[in-house]
Amino acid sequence: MKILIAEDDVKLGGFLKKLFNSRNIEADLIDNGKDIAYYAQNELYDVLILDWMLPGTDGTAACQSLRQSGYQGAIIMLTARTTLADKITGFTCGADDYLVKPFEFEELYARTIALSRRAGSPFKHEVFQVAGCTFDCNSHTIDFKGTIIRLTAREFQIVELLARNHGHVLERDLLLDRIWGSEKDITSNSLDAYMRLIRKKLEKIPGKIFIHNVRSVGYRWEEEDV
Amino acid sequence: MKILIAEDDVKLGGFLKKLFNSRNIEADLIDNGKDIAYYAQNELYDVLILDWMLPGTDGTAACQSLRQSGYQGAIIMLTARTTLADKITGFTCGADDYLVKPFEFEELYARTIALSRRAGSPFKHEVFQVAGCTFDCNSHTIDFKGTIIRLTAREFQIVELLARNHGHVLERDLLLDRIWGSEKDITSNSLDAYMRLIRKKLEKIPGKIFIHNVRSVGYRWEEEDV
DNA sequence: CACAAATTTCAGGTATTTTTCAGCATTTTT
DNA sequence: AAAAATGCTGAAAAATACCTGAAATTTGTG
Repeated sequence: MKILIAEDDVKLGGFLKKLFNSRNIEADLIDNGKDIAYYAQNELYDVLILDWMLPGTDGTAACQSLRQSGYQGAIIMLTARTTLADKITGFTCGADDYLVKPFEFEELYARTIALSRRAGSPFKHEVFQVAGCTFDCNSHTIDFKGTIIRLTAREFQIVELLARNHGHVLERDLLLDRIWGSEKDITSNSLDAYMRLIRKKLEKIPGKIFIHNVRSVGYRWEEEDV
Repeated sequence: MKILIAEDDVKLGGFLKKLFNSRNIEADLIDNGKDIAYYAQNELYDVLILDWMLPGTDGTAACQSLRQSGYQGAIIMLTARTTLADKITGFTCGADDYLVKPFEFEELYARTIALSRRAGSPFKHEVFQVAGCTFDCNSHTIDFKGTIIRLTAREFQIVELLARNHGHVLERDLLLDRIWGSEKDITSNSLDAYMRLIRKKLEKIPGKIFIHNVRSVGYRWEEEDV
């Protein structure tokens, strides 16, 4: 996991960086507002921690312009401002969370973790569970009671999306769009082909069916006995 | 958007519900912890707002058990506890945000919005209820007290139109037009054929008749004992 | 560059859903 | 009472969506 800290108080910044590092979180530190966009676009951060007041461009302005340019990562706003109006401003400029100084590091850490979990960043080294299956996003494997299934990148992408929304039908178009993106023009049949590949691998787990089709709608992940 | 508020202070709960409603957010209100799981599993909420201290099961325990059972919706924890240890506990039991009482509604509202935006799952949870039936527009199923009826796309289209206008007779022409559109030229008998198919499936629910015909006018959805 | 693996397309098959058809039952009109 | 209109029914035909195996293409790697 990697974060960006934009804080002009060098002492506080260094202190935060050190503490995050000690918890195995990489942290880049910058001391002004104008570099935020550059960093955010070139590195994939799980969370941006922005101080409200920064030389160059302040945190709120940076946050707003990032959002306008389509940035979707998680953002926590850090500030001494306590009034309600300020908090509202913080949220409306696109922040996901707002923490008032002085704060304790543990709370910032807890909020950072909570947010990165929720925001689902592309580099999330994570393991999650759905019903009896353990999904490892690093190794692209599913573990069902000791039976390990190795999936390719694409296969895992599809399975992950389905499993994270288990119990709900995901429409064909939604899947196509989420997996391949809107610009790339892919045959709808590719999805069928992948379902075939995935189902075949899942047969390694006998007596269970995971992928269900709802005709003319889409697919749903659900562990069901055959 | 729909939320669930679990708050045993009836006055505060009612107050919050009213305020959320005034911003076009539907809110269900419960005053104890043991019903949370039931509600959360049967209705699809965008955000759960849980008080820490609740009769039955408290908020943290409810939160934890929800997460363990795979619940993925957004959760905000509400509490008077201000110590760091309490906050950490709040986050580690699976909450996405933690707000200390007393708070201002605007901040809760801002955090609710920010969180629902972030948590926003890809599926649209289109579920509605008429009389005893729960209609799931994604999976094309009707749930009557645990009895599940699977309908095809066309069948569901017809049933949905009738059920959403339950108690009113929908004219043949209106149904034909709304289901098949004006351009497609379909035999009026197709509607009869579908009524047959739908009624046959609805027989799975014994002792009830849902679809009534009004001769020379149209059809009406109404739950009636046989 | 060659090789293997992963991704995507293709062409056909199968299953389900949608629609039509032809006949029967019931109600309304003549 | 006969004829006409309306709705119900079961089965068959048509259309659609999905599944499948193999081939073609792309990507990654030494």
